[in-house]
Amino acid sequence: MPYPFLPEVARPAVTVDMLVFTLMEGALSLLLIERGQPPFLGRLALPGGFLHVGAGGQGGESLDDAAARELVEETGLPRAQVTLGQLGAFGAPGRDPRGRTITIAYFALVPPHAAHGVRAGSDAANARWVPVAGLALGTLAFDHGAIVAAALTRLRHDVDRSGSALALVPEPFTARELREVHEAVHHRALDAANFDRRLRRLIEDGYVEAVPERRATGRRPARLFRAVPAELRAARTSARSSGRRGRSGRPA
Amino acid sequence: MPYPFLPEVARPAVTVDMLVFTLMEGALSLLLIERGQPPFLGRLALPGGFLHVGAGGQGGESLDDAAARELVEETGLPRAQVTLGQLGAFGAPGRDPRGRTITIAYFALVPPHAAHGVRAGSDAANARWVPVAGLALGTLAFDHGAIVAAALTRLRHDVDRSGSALALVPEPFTARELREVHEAVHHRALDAANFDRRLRRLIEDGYVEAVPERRATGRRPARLFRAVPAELRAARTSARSSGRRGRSGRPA
DNA sequence: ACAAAAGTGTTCGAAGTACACCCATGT
DNA sequence: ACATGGGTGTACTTCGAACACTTTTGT
Repeated sequence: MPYPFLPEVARPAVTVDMLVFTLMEGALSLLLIERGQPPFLGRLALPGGFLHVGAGGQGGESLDDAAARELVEETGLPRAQVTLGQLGAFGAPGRDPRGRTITIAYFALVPPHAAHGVRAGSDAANARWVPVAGLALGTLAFDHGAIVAAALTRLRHDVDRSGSALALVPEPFTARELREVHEAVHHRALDAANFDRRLRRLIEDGYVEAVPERRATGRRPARLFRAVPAELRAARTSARSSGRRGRSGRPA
Repeated sequence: MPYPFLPEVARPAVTVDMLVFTLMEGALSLLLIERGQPPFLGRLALPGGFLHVGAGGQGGESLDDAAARELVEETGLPRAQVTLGQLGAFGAPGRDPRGRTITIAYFALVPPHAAHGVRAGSDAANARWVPVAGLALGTLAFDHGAIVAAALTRLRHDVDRSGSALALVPEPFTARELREVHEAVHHRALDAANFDRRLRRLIEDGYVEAVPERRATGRRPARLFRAVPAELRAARTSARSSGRRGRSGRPA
């Protein structure tokens, strides 16, 4: 080997923990498992597992791949249906009484139609969806309460600024359904008329497109929409993102 | 020990890398070191080091503490003068040819008057400030180019949304100085008049307060301002954050 | 006096919020 | 026919951008 070896210092165990969010009956919900062994026996915890490190210090999986693998192991959901993102690293000494661990937390946004397909994974026999409203964060195992709190802050931000809400709706969706995602995440009602205008802006900006069909939903059928994949978005953005900002003309 | 031990799986080495930003002569600059050993001998790299893990798998330092320690070791700057925040974890296999490592990246914002006080640390004999404009990210060691790119995106966002710009100005500052921070981070000129209005809003919102003195700066002396510490902010926020949003009244 | 920088005012458009109201459809 | 939810319009507000303008100082 042409390089010096890495120094022989003590290493922490590294895990990946998953914050799997979905909407269950209109409520923002999180996938939690009930621990079957100590420590924190019987408490709710985030699903997760150890990062796979290749033998001999090489190879293994990336952090993103580890998160995707955990997702599949814990839920059986295909990666393509789920939006993944890194939340951050948590590594205070004492967070795991068994020894020094640091965890990389990932959030996963699961559209509701896919959420019903979760099957309990091998090491998550007691996985269940828990509504985050009324979840007592202090009762979670390890430091998972703090991690969930950070994830909720981030999720609320992302749903507003980026199009994360689109990862939590079924695939054609009505304006009402998308609005209900925002309402669930922020836990407050939004004005339907104003939200429709926001949706129109998403269409102008190329994040969403209308599909011609309508869906019969009780009374008047609702228009249907579909998220535009990021790959296609670049090609269509020209109309609005250029030549719209700035002043158009000013009288003397 | 009442608990089962942690499983005996291979562990990656865990490091903390620092993105130390400041303004040098009006240009957003990053503290980089020139590597003195292979791999990447002679290339520029982020300062950083191994996370300290206590003996016997317990104790040691938190991630935040590790970042603060690295900051002091590499720069000699007191923690109190520097704003620290976690950027995220990077851990692709192959990022370090010596073996599997993951790094937790932290950014540190150093006000310019403190930046001149950096002294080269023991293992960073070749530390230097490098302007980020014109920095060839591809030439950095390891995956540090990607980390810097992520940090710049984050920094630009934080300077706009949160008050991160205040961490990059000297301690009383003029409107011009704060504007120059924004201009350096975004690398484009901003309208002074509009920026002054933004500063007025920061004052109303309690993030900044005026100090009575003025500073002679060539021509007309400029007003001076000071950032309000977060602890004091809560007590004064009432005026604007309540009772200002929402409509005030509407004719029939 | 004059240049340079500090600082104010004005206008336009984008977008958030609150609410009135029309429209289309299944029962 | 009519209740229900889909969808549009309107008024008020905040905020960013562009830029003309006045004020204050050192030389």
